[in-house]
Amino acid sequence: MESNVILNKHKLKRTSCREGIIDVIINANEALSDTEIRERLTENYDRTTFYRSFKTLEEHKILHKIVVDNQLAKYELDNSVTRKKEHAHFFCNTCEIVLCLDTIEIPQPTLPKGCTANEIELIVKGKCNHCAQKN
Amino acid sequence: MESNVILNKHKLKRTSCREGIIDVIINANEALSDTEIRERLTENYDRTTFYRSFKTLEEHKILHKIVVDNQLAKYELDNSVTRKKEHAHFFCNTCEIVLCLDTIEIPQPTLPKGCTANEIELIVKGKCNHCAQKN
DNA sequence: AGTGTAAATGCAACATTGTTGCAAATTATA
DNA sequence: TATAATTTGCAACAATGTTGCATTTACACT
Repeated sequence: MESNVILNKHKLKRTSCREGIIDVIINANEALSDTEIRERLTENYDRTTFYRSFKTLEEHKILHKIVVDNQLAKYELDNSVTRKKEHAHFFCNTCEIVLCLDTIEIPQPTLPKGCTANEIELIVKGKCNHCAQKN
Repeated sequence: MESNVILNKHKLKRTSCREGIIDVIINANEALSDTEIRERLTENYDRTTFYRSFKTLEEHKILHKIVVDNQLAKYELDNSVTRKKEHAHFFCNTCEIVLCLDTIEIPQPTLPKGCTANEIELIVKGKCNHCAQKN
């Protein structure tokens, strides 16, 4: 899975900022916030450029947003890109890492009459292994 | 359940801004964003005052934050205040209303070794009854 | 009820974060 | 390599939240 292949597949121009963002996410084994992604980029891009590239990748569903707290969204490659199925996430309140939880079955919701669902977010918040041991 | 009783119980001064915020939430039958709450206040308070009162209520766990999307948090009275149990939420992507879903069983998570959980957020996103009919 | 003290308020100034318009640079296609 | 379309970086702006400080308010104690 390479950034240029992904961009081509979505008919997006291969710019270094876009490739950089995708590469950072591929190389991380955790979901990252936009700030974290920006910090890990090797080149420095203007705020505007970064936001715009980021937005483009989100709009084309290359990035998938997981909201763990207000003001703190983390991103992973979209399920449509990785072919993974819907899964829950674990969020460490201390170090703010986000991990995928493939073990939890996401329940089929019973909704109020007339409501339709197209997405479910299941987020477990607590302390990760590492932070739990610190006390 | 009255705002002044709630404030007294938490040893907080009963200021009109705090009472106003609590009253707005009590009288609403949906979770509200901070902006929505502010709009429904009868008196007009300085931005600063509102933010500070709001923060105080959150810190004392009188308000409970439900994050449905980055930049859009809605609030309801905390479970410790209402004595309701943990429940899922439904978020309408169109009108952005947030409803409680008492019908869904929240699954017991199996976590990676050493991780501990203290909170679970289950958010179902889709279209509410009202917005689904509009098309 | 009147008074003292701690806390809350409102204002001004500031910080942060994201957005828009536009000229210059870069990408992809012929 | 030339061309067209898109992307970039800059400057200016908008929105939102924060801090310090003087004034006002809440409430506990006479």
